[in-house]
Amino acid sequence: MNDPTRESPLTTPQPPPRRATITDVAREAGTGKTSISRYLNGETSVLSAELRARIEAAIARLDYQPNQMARGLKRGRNRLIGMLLADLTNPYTVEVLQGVEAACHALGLMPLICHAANEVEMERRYLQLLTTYRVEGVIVNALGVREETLRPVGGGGIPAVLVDRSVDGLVADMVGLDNRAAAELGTRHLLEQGFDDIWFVVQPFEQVSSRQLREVAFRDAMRAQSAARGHTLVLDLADAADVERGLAKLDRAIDAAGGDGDAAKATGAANTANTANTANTANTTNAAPAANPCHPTPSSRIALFAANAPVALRLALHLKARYGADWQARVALLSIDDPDWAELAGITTIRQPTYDIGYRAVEFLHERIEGVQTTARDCLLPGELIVRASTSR
Amino acid sequence: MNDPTRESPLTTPQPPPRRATITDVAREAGTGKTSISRYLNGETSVLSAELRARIEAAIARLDYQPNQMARGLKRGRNRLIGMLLADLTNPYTVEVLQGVEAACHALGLMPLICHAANEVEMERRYLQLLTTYRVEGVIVNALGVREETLRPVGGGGIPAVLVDRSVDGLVADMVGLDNRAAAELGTRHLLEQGFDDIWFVVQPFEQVSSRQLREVAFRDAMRAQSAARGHTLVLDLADAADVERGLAKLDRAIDAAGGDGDAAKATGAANTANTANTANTANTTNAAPAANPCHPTPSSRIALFAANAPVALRLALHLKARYGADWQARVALLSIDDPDWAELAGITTIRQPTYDIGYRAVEFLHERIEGVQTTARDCLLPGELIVRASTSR
DNA sequence: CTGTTAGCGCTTTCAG
DNA sequence: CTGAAAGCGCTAACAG
Repeated sequence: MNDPTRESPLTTPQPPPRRATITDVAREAGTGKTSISRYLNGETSVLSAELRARIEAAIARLDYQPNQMARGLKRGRNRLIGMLLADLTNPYTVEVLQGVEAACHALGLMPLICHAANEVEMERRYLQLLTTYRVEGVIVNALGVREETLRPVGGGGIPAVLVDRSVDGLVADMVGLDNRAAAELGTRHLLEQGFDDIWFVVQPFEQVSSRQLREVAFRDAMRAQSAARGHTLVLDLADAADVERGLAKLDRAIDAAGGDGDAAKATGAANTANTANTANTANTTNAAPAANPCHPTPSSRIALFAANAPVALRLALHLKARYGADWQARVALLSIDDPDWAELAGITTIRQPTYDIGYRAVEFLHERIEGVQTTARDCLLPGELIVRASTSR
Repeated sequence: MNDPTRESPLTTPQPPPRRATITDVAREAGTGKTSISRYLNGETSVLSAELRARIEAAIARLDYQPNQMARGLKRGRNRLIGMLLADLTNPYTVEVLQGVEAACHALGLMPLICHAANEVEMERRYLQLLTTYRVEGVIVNALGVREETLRPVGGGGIPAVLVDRSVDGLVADMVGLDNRAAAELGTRHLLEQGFDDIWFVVQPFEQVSSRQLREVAFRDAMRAQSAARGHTLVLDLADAADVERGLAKLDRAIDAAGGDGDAAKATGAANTANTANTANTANTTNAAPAANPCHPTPSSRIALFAANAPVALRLALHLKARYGADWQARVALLSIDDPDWAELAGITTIRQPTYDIGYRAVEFLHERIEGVQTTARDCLLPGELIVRASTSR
């Protein structure tokens, strides 16, 4: 059932054909390898028109294509760069990739894309593998690298530029969102819209600098507006039980904030949903409003600020399950990252200049590969607030 | 503004350090290169324990890592395979990629991922580039390849396996969704739910076999149920004007199908939305119900069947814009592909076994690389219907 | 302008 | 068991 393999008509077997080599071409053109090499490398001015023509013909006749590996071996550079991705599942990553590809294309580089799938161990292995292929540099959307194989600016190892996140103790070029400004932008927007009870929801900080920066900036921005209350909720999306617990906490806050009187119905829904999952359900049950001194005025307006798209999606799914299709009437949601479904769901977002981030990263790396010796650079690009229904009425 | 580049403290310049070579290791271990090579290749039984120990030590001391390029050059195989992707923006692609990566990992292959971004020209270039790097095989999620560089089973060129779509006149292994079964599954579901006016919406067929297969299967399935009417709408997502036109057509059908009496309001909304765009607006204006003989009974129940996720998203966005948040009360929507937002939007889907598709593709390719000579295989995996609110009530 | 000669880092006969 | 030598396909001096 997992392998409905069918057969279709056969063709005659045939050994893998040997590709023509530079020697073949030389023979075919009645000349030496050197001339071929020169032709290949565009030292065109140094070749008689006649010879050039013969070479051209020979190449065409043999359908010759120079072997990059061999060239790389000799030259010491193979035009390969590594692109280490933490999570391809995050639309952010794919978008950055587009920029990376465009830049590589423009600079004659070939990106070797590696997907660590959020596993530090994979990341380590891939980094290892990349050096084994002698990539000339790496762009790292790091998970938890503390690698010696990477080259701090001016140090040994292989040139690296960081994307989105910096790595503790690794002095390297880095390009990403201006997290502080972005978080401020979002917070201010929420405040301006009159929300006075804001929850910043973020994945475990771990080594991920951007998460930390966003959270700190959020807290700072909240402090400015003393009338409003700010909270931080850490949600480990990889841990169902933890998510459960966190969402329950959120539910309590939302219920406490009050709103239209159908709290009873909502609570009922939550119970059905939760019982199916973990033992933590107990926590969730007492979702009655105002039971907690932390959430005083039943009239406060509550908003959720997701640190990135994966978090936002998780939140939206939960809210919809708990409060129904009309959940946005109950809670506001704003997210950093602007996934394609944000428009459909009508969620306010802060869009990152993803393409530019990727493009810039490659440019930096290219410079380093070419030997640029400047001090480490940080390129912080601004995010753009896209207001949608979820935070405005 | 596009380059807020900042500087940070400097470290002492330093030339890119030479990596240790096999010769270095040999010297360090006081032996010949041959033994090192043997050690590297696990011909462990042929080495005295003593020598092996010395080699181990030397390798560790020098932090030696064999150069894959050089090995590849000598051996004639570099463990690289190409992965040619039509559109990374499509979640389907990313999911397939996960399977590919897992399989590569398991088989000791390294995937070179290339993104053609829906441009046939890019595809051609990348294919060229891949052969230049002497990849041992390619997995192709084709756009419009008619390449001679690819090896038809039993022919010359480089071994290839197709994913999702077959290529005209290229006899090769292929793995993908069982499109016929999937389209039938969807159509039958819609029919069972009582929809009797079904629109299959698909991107231009071009070379993409899966689109064709799905559409044909849809028509066949509709024919079985003579009471219902089936239509096919081709929507070129890359062409705004074409999309406009297609959606207008859809709007007319939907309005004709009738439903709750707020057609006036809906039409108004459509006009506002459209005028901003193209000259084609004229078509859209006369959205009055029953103006068209094709859509007779105002009481018919209409459903949209999207051929894939990108189409579904486009449709959903439009419907929401035109009929408001409650659009699902007006039209049913079902889609092949199960993107993450489907759950949030409550859209019924047919989920493809993407991971398995990717995994299987690599397995096929690996077999070909290892010289398997069987006739071309088709591996058609079944889709799974996931019923959500959009088609049930 | 053009060809000869060494290797790049590694594997692989083929003799010790 | 171990090592010397000959290349893999290509580039880069270094002569002609």
